[in-house]
Amino acid sequence: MQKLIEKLTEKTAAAFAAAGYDDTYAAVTLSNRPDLCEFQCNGAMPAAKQYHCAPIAIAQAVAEKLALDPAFASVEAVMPGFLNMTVAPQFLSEYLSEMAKDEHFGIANDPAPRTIVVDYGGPNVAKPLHIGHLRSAIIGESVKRLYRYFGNTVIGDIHLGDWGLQMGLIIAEVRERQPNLPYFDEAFTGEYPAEPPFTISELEEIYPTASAKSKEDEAFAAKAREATKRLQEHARGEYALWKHIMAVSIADLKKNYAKLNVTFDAWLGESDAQPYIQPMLDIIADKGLAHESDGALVVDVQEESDTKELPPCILKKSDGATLYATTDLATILQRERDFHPGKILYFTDKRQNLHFEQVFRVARKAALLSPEAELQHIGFGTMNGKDGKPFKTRAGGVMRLETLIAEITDFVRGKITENQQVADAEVDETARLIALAALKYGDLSNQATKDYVFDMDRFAAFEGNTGPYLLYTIVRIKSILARAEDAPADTILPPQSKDEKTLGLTISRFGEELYSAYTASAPNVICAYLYDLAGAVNKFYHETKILAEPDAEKRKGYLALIALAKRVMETGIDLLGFSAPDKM
RNA sequence: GCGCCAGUAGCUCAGUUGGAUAGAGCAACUGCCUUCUAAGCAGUAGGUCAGGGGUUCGAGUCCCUUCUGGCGUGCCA
Repeated sequence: MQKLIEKLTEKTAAAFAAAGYDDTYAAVTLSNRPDLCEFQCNGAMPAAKQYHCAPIAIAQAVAEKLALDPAFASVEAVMPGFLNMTVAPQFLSEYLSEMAKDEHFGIANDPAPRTIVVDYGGPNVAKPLHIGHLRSAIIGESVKRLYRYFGNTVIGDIHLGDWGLQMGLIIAEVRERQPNLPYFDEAFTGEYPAEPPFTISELEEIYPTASAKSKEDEAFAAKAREATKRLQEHARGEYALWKHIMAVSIADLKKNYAKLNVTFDAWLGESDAQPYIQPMLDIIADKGLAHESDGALVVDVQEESDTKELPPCILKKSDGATLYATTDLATILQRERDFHPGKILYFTDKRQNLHFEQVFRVARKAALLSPEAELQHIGFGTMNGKDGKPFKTRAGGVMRLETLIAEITDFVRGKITENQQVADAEVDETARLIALAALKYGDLSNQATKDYVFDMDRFAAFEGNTGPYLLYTIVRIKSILARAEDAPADTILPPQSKDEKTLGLTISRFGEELYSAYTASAPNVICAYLYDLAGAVNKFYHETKILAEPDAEKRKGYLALIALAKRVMETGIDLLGFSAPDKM
C-alpha cells in the first residue's frame, strides 16, 4: 500500500506533467503551516528557475489541474509559489479504512530484506549492569525490532565481554580466598563440583576487589596474568571455573535484561570469537595486509581521501597478546561463517568511532565478509548528570541498573495508589510497565548520537512528552472500547470535525514515519510521531463525546477510529520496547 | 597540533531535500472535572537559532571564519 504522501505526490506529478512541467518538482510534504493547509508542494519555486518564469504561474497551472481530482478538497496557489492542499474527507476515509484492514497497516516490507546482526548490550561477565549499559540495550533493542518489522531476519547478539584479563583477575582472587578448591589442584582428575563456588553477589564483589588489588600488588597481578594465560590454553581447572563464572553471570544478566524487556537471540561473546582469531590473521597474512611496526602487528588503514591521519589497526601487541580490534575482527569472520549477514549493526558509545572505523576498514581490505555487506556503527552520546559531566551517583560511583529501575518503579507505584484505578494485585505489574515506559521513552526520544542529560527527576515525573503520557492515552482508549456496547464500524468514516480529521491525518502518517525511523535507525522519530498522535487522540477525546453520541453510525465510526489509533500506538510502543497496561 | 561532534526559550530537547509566522515538554501564570480516567485539554509569557561574513527570490538548515564545550588522536575496552 502506498503512503498517503506518495499518493498525493503521484497526483501532483501528473498535474505538473499535464501543465507541461517536469514532474520531478512535484514532491508533496506535510504542511508546515497547519493553519493554512494540510499538505504543500514547493516545487513551483525551483521549477521557475528552470523555466524562467514566475513561480506563481506554475503553481496556478498545477492547481487548476489538481482541482479536478476528487482526492483534494482544495488546492490553492499562493505567493510566491506555494501549493497549499487539503484532502477530501472521503479520500482520507478510504485510505484509513484500507490501513485498518491490514494487520501491517499496509506498510510494505523492505523490498530487499537481509540478514542483520545487531550487536548491542555488550555487558561484561561478572560485573553488574549499570546505567552505562542502558543506552546500548534500549536503542539496540528498538532498532532490532524495527528491522524485524520491515521483514529482515534479525539476530540480536549480546556480545559479552567474557574473555581476557578480567577473567584471570577473578580466577586469581577466587584462588586467594579458596585455595583448596579442586580447580586449583593440578593433581585433581575427578569431576568438578556442579555447584559454583560463589553467588552472583560474591562474584560482583570479587572483580572490583581483584582489579584494585592488581594495581597495587604486582605479585597478584602476575598471578592474574598467569590465570588468564591458563584459561586461554583451556587449562582444565581454570576453564571449569570460568564455566561457573559464565553460568552464574549469564543467569543474572538474563534476569536483568528481562526487566528491561530486552531479549537476545544469540548469547555469544569474545570467548566464542577466539577460535576465529588465527583464521582471521591467516587471511590477513595471505593478502599481505599486515606488517610489523614497533614490535606490534598492524594493518594500515589510511586512505587517500582521508582528511585526518588514521593510526594503523593493531592486531597483536608487541608482547604477542591480542586486543579489542583483534576480537572484533574475529567476530566479524565468525558472523560471516555462521550467518552470512547483509549487515552488521553495532551500538556502543560514540567514543569508539575511531576503533570501528579501523576495524571496518581492515574487514573490508581483508574481505572478511561479502563486499555488499554493510558495516555500521551507531555511536550514542555520553550520559551526563545534571551538571553536564558524566553521570555519577551521590557517592561518586556508577548507578546500578537495578537500582535505577527500582527507584523509578517505587515512584510510579506511589503515583498509582494516589488515585487507584487498578486492583491491588495488579499494582506491581502496572508500576513495572509504566516505569519501563518512562525510562525507555526518556532515552529513546533523544537523538541517539547526542550526549544526553540523565535526570532522575525528569524520568520520574511524567507529565507532557513522556512514555507514561503515551500509555495514558492508550489506556483511555481501552477504557472507552471496554465500555462500548456496540462494535466498531468496519470502515473509517469520512471525518466531520477538525479534530477528527487531524486525528485521521496523523494516523495516516504512520507508515512514512516508521519508514523514516527505519532507514535512519532512529527510534526518536517514532517517539516524536507517537507523541503527535497521542496529542491528536487526546484532543479528539476532549472535544468529542464518543459513547454519548446519539447517532449509532457515527458512534461506531468513532469507535473504529480510536481503535485504529490504539493499534497504531501499541505497535509503535512495541517497536520502542515497552507496552501498555489496561488501566493505570 | 590535527580530527570528529555539538552550541536553538530559564531548563531538557524537536526542527525533513534550503520555504511562509523557529516548535514541543518542564518550570511560571490563567481557565476547564455532577459528563467516556484532569498522568488530560485550552490559553498567556518566554528567542540576536554562540558571534561575524558569504551564497539566493528565500538560511536554524549550505559555504568560509572566529569563539565556547565535549570526545578522539598506536600497543585499555
